[in-house]
Amino acid sequence: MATIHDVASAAGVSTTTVSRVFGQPSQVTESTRLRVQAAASALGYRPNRVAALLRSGRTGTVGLLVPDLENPYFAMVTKGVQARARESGLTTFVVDSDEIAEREPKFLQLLADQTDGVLLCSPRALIEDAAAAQGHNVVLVNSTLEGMASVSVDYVVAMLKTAEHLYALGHRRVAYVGGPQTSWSDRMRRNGLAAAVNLKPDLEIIDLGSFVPRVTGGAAAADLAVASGATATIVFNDLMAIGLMNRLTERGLSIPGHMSVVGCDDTFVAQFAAVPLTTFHIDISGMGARAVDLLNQQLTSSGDGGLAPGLPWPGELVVRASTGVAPKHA
Amino acid sequence: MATIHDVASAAGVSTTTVSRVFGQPSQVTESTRLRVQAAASALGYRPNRVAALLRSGRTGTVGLLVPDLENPYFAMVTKGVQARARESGLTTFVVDSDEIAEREPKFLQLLADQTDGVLLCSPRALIEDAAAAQGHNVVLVNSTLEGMASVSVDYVVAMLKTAEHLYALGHRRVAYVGGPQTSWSDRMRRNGLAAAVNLKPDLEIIDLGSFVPRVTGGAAAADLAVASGATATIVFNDLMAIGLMNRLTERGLSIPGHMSVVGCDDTFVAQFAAVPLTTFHIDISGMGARAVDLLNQQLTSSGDGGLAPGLPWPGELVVRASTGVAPKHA
DNA sequence: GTGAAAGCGCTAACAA
DNA sequence: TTGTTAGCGCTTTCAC
Repeated sequence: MATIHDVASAAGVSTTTVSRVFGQPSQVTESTRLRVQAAASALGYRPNRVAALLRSGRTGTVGLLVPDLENPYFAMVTKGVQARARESGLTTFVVDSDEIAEREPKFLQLLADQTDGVLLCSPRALIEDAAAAQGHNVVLVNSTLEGMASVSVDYVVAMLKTAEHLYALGHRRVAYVGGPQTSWSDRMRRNGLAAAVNLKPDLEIIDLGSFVPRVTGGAAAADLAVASGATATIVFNDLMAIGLMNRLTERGLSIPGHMSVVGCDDTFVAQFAAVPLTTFHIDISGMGARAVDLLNQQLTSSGDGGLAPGLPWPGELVVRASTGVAPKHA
Repeated sequence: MATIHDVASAAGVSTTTVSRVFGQPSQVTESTRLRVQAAASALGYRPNRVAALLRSGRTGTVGLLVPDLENPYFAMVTKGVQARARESGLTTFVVDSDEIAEREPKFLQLLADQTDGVLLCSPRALIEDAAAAQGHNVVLVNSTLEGMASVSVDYVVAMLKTAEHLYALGHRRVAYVGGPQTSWSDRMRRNGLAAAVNLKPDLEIIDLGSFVPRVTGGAAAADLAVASGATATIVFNDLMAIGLMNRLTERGLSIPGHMSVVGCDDTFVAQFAAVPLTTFHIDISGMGARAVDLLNQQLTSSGDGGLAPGLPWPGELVVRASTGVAPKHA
């Protein structure tokens, strides 16, 4: 591999000039620039990123910590982060905690040590504990913490909209299948449901508890939902909603005839479920991209805080076949 | 951040010794090691990876190019790669081509320039063209090319097993819904089906053509499958199989009553489809891990070729509810 | 607008 | 076993 020296001597200039041609082209005369560029491409020169980084003290990477890449939600976040980071010349280092909260602090530490900043997505561990983030650039995705940059959806509003929709269909007894107990977004959803009950006193929310945020978790909750006497069930995410619907179908119950079901996030699975799922749509990869922007801002503004809190990331309820009018006999 | 010099002077040793304590601890006396470690932790010292890499001429990263992270298959490959790479002290840089073949050479080039080696997973572009890989460490996943290391499933056997299963159920007219035209694994599947016909001359395979390897692609193929008069359909992957099944259900056809359906890969969606899907199971993340091992081997053996070709990555047919006895009237 | 000089933090020879 | 000596390839002052 040709180095900056080879190019410099081939073009008859100093290494500094070559460096500038690639870094601040505006500071170099057009004629010299062209000469250097010609020499560079003739030699197949490509700047050595590592050397540049050593000098500038940065790593050129951002870390992304997600609970589970197999979950389409996090896959989309990753796509969004990855694409935007690449545009900014940053490399994304993804780490997947396999939904094991205990791993998070360790992984966060690891990432923080090796990157310029990390995006912490839907942490399952209590982030307050994460002293790992000490003095590091961290942006939260789907979570918030005083004094830390974040992008997140307003799940309170999401649940209000959802509850409103079900109420309009005549549902009065609605079950909620929760996600990870320590999840910020689950807490917000619960707050939203509580707010909905405040607004409509004859609405009743039956909390079925916390379940694993995968298909199996939803399946596990299905029978509880039926037993609760609810005519509609709101589920933490689409994957779980699908598990729940499958189990209901297995028991010979129809959707939405016997039970209306609502998911959350509108991952691709929602659209293509056996019964297309009503769910709260989010531009997930856009949110990932936004998180990178926030991090970049933080990196650029040399840590003097002062981040605009930012509006909640938008979303909207998408009504599909899985929700319908409440059965009379309920 | 403390540097190696700070630690060295604090511990009263040379920087080399400090370096060795972290790199080759065995070459340092226990007493000095302890002293250095104490000084290091007291100062909160952590080795600067970038500097180490500059010196050793490596980047400490591996690139992974996949067609679509949203596809659970590639998400699993990524998980496997990522986990094993981390174990080897390597950072994984994932790039997603969004199933756009034209992007692959560019991305491959980009990755090759910034990493120690790249894992090229299920390339959609013709890899022969990929001069980008010139002189670079590349390991193919789900594809093969003369003289290049690779891990791949024997899809010929996979299709033979699948065809055998359907044949035993009485199916004689079987449709095949293909994936990307330029995909190696699609070519292998077709070869396997041809081989199956050779073995059972009264078996007929109807090639329905190539479809987008997503849920929508399968849905698009469903009506063709029905029109073909086939009693069973083999689909390129699970996602597409689900799309196909959904469309069949929508048309009031039962699975497997009217049509048996087989997917491929056994991603998590197969198990949880409305009708659990018969599919060819692969330890996908294990395959990703194996690819990293091969790459590591290549990096270590300083490029003197001589890679053991390796056995095909194993897999097995998992029979679930989506396949059944062929209808009599066929 | 351009160049000379001085390292960024670390590790790989080579010596002792 | 430990230390000394040279850089890895680049960018960044600071001159000119």
